[in-house]
Amino acid sequence: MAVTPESAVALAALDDPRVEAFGMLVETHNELVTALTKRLGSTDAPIPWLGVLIRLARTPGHRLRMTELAREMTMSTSGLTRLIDRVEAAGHVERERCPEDRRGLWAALTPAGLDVVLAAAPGHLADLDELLASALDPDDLVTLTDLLRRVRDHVRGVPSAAG
Amino acid sequence: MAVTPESAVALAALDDPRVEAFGMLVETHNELVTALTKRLGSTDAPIPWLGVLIRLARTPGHRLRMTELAREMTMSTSGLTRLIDRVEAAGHVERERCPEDRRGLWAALTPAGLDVVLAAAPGHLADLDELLASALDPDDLVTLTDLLRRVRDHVRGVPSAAG
DNA sequence: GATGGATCGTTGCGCGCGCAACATCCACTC
DNA sequence: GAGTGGATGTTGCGCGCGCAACGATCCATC
Repeated sequence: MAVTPESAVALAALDDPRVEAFGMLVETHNELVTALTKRLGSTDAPIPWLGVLIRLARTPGHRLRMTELAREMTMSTSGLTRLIDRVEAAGHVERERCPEDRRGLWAALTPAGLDVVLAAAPGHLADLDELLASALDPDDLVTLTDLLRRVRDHVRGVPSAAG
Repeated sequence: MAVTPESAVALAALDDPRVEAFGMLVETHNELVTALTKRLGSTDAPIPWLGVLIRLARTPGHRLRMTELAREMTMSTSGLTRLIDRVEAAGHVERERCPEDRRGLWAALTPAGLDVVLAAAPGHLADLDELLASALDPDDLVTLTDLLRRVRDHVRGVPSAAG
C-alpha cells in the first residue's frame, strides 16, 4: 500500500472543489432529511407525502397529472404510482380520470388532504426554520436556493447519455 | 374544495423561502445522483461505492473505522455494514480487526481498490464537471459548498428530538 | 475484581424506490 | 381507415437502506 508519486498526484485530484461540492450536497441532503424525519410527530405525514401534498396544495385546482407530479418530485413514475397508492389509501388524495386524455390521471387533493397540509405546515416550517433557515442569513438562504436551482436546471438540460 | 380565506393565507405560507430551499436541495440532489448514476460505465463503481473509496483514498493510511465512515457517508451503521459487504466482496476493501479496540474494525482500501478509484476518478471528475461545475462560476461553486457545509454542520449540532 | 452503562458492528425485518416490460391510448402519416 | 411512434400509468422484480434488537467489548465506578 505504498503511495507512489503518480498515485499521490491522482489522489490529490480527489481533493477537488467539484468532489467536495457534490459530497456536501449529498451529506446536507441526508442530514436534513433524516433530521426532519425524526422530528415528525405521529400525526404528521412522512416527508415524501408532504412533498406531494404541498405541491398539490400550491397548484391552482389542487391537482396535477401523475407524470408532471413525478417530474416535480424528481422521482420515477413507478415510484410515484406507489407513493400515490399510499397517500390515496390514507384519504389525502384521489385519482381522477382525465377527460381530454384517457391515458392520464389527475392526482387531486381531497378536503381531508388539504386539512393535513394545513395542519402540518406550521410544524414543518418550524422544523425547517430550526434546521435550515437558522443556519443562514436570509440572504444566504436565497443565494443557496438560487445556486441549487441553477444546478438543477442545468442537470435537467443535459442529455442523460454521454454525447 | 372551495378555497376559504383562512386556507388561502395558510396556503400562501407554503410558498416560503424555507420550503423552497428544502425542495431545491432535494430536487438538485436527486437530479444529480440519478444523472451521475446513468453516466456510470459498466466498469465504474456505483456512487455509494465511490463515496467509500474516495473517502478511504483521501485518508492517510487508507483506512477508516466503520462508525466513522458511516458518519462521513451520512448513513446508518447497518447500511454501511451491507455496503462494505458488497465493496469487500468486489475486493476493493478489506475489514481489519482493530488492535486497540477489539469491538472495532477498520475498512481498509486494497491495492485493487486504489486502482479502481484512480481509474474512476477522471471520468467521475468529468461527469461532475459537466453536470455540476459547468452550471456555476468557480466562485459560486465555492459559495455553494460553503453554504451547504454551514447547513450540514448546523443540522449535526441540533439535538434530534424537540427540546 | 465486579458491575452497570455506553459504544461498536452485525443481523432480521420491512419499506420505498428504480428498471424493464406491459397494456392502453394519443398524434401523425399514408 | 390502417399503421406507426411516442406518451401515460401500472406491475413484477430486485436492491439498498433504516430501525430495533443483539452479542461483544470498553470504561468508570465501586
